[in-house]
Amino acid sequence: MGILEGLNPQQKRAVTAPPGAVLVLAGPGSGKTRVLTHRVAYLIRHREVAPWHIMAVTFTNKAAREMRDRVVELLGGSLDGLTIGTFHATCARILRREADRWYATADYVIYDRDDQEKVVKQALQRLNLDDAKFPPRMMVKLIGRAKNELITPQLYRAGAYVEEVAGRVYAEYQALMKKSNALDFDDLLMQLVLVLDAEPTVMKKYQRRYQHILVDEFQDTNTAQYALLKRLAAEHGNLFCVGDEDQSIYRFRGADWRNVRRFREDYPESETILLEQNYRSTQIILDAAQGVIRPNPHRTHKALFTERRAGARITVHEAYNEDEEAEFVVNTILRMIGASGRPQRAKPGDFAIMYRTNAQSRRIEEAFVRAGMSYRLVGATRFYARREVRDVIAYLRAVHNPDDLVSLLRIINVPPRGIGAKTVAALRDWAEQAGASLGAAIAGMAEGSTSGPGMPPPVAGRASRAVSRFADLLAGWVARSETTPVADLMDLILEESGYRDRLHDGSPEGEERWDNVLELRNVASEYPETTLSEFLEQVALVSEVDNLTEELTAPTLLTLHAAKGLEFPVVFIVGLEDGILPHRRSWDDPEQMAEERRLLYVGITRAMDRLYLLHCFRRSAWGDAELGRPSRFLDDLPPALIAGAGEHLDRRVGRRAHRDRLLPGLARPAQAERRAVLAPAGPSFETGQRVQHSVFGEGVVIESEPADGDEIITVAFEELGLKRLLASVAKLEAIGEG
DNA sequence: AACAAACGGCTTTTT
DNA sequence: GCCGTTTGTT
Repeated sequence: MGILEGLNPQQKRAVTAPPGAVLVLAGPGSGKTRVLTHRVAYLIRHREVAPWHIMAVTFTNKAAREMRDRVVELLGGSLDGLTIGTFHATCARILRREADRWYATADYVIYDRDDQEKVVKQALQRLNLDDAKFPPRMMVKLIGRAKNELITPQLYRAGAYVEEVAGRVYAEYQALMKKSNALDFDDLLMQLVLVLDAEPTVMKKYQRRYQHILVDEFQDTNTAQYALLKRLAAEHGNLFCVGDEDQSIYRFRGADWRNVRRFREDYPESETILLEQNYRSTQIILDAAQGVIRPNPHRTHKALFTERRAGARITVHEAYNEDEEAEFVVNTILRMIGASGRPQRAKPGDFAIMYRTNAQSRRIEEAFVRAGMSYRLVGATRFYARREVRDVIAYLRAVHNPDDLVSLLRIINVPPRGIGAKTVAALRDWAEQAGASLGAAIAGMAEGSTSGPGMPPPVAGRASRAVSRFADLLAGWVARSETTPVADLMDLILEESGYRDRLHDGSPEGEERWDNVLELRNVASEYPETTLSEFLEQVALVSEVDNLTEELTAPTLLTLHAAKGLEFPVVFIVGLEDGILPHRRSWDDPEQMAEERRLLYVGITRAMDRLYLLHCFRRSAWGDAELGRPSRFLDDLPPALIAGAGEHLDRRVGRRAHRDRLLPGLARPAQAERRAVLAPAGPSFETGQRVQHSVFGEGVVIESEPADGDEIITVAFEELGLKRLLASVAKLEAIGEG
């Protein structure tokens, strides 16, 4: 009976609900995922369902991994055949298995948005359309939107002129994808639905296999995903969906929280269960969150409650600008970590700083660096988006799938090997005429090859020799790719292609890039058994957020989107200004504004004990400073929940007061003052003084300059070289004369 | 063909 | 204020 232990009555009811359609609408921190995992365990243990017959889908790999671990923990032992994974990974695997039913082969590659744009550019070129007039980004967006709605190029109907063009580009794009043996993210879903519809035997096969389907974060499903679920569940109707309409924040990728309503219409017999008890936050934080979300229309009201005490009130703070905002965050963290004597004092890993856009992370990072404090950044300049990483992956893809045009074009002359634009164009024409892919045509030019188009290559002399050399290289890698572990194959490619020497040019940037390449190699060497195909799939479908390590030893910086599903004792949300949150791109669309509100709701409900909401008086955008207007969402916080009431009791007044301040001649009023409060005169350091820093180790003070009532010192550390630190913040200890 | 310098567009959010 | 692309130079 261990499976039902420790569950509250609502949770128990959800876990043990009879098979059939079940909708669990759950508030934040209510143990949603717990209910899902216990349900899986319950089906296996008490309903005697074979693990083989269960499919549980989520949106992130992290959630999937957690779920699997917890099911294993509940039941003990391995659960062979249990399918737990993300929508995309699950679809990718089925498509690979059924590849012969459908246009691609099992070797297909997955294109991300960057690759998609390149394909669109190709398509525009072939259609003689100007890519300045029809921005590839927009085309990608329109194509993606169509795919999320299961609209094929044949079904695509235009309303506006751009869409008419988009329709043609879409058709050409799809033809190119097919030629390249490539699928984009949206294809993974749409193509699978198309296969199921076109092949009744395949449909039957998976309907029989997956007798019970469970979905987490159901509010984030798009039309294609919902269609897939409906098809798989069509025979038995065992569809168990868990979600929270108020946490739907992925509209931009087609998510439609109205699927929750559709579900109720499609399964009128379904049972709806609410989970309203929150196990995470204080009542004050919950009340604040509800204040923010309440104005949204069409919600299923949930009365969130907790058995925790009211807790500390929320701090709303106006900083002068981004730097002061960041400093407020860092200083507050340092204060809370340093506050000795308290029963439980905060640990660095207890803190999270959340923002609307990745661009906002930089100023916060800088403040942490100034303070000599380490931090953990999620996302931002994404590892897999770095040029060198993409280059190496392109090499691997080109080896794996010779038809992958985007990858081939990326590496054909990187590092420079004498195959210029003209040569490439000639080769492409040649391949086109012979009805072969560029990769196949080039392969025909390798030494001793008998394949290739039955025509002489269109290039001669130096260019011809260069292409042949490249073809030989490729052929050599392809020959070894079947039997060589991925990491070794990478070594071979890096060496023989000259890519390693190119990065290793002695410059610090080169070193950094090389480190990134090595990191990618590490990923590969961690799983020596992984095939090239599996490795490439993993690289395409696993995001960095998924790689978040569990043990937290430093404050976490992340976007509000990335924060979903996580919790932290202390949360700072920065940049709460109109134009940022809500983002200015959302102003003209009520649906989008509702989503911005949900985004803030998600952020607030990540906090367990303490919540800080920050906004700036001035914010610089692309260089010049603008005046920030406090976010309209702040108006919806019940004033009684806000600490230091005077300043922010009535936000309307606050906003009017703010407008009154928009007068000329306004010099930085609060800055010096605030520094004085936040940074009381610290110890002062002299040149030559030896110091000890908690993170950087030992060093010698090189320079000291006063700054706004504080002191900026430059220290030469033995290990790390020169660092500039703010004396009041840096936690330096003098250790005798040097 | 390879590099340096100027230019322009851009910021939501992610599988 | 950054990044990638285009343009000009050798």
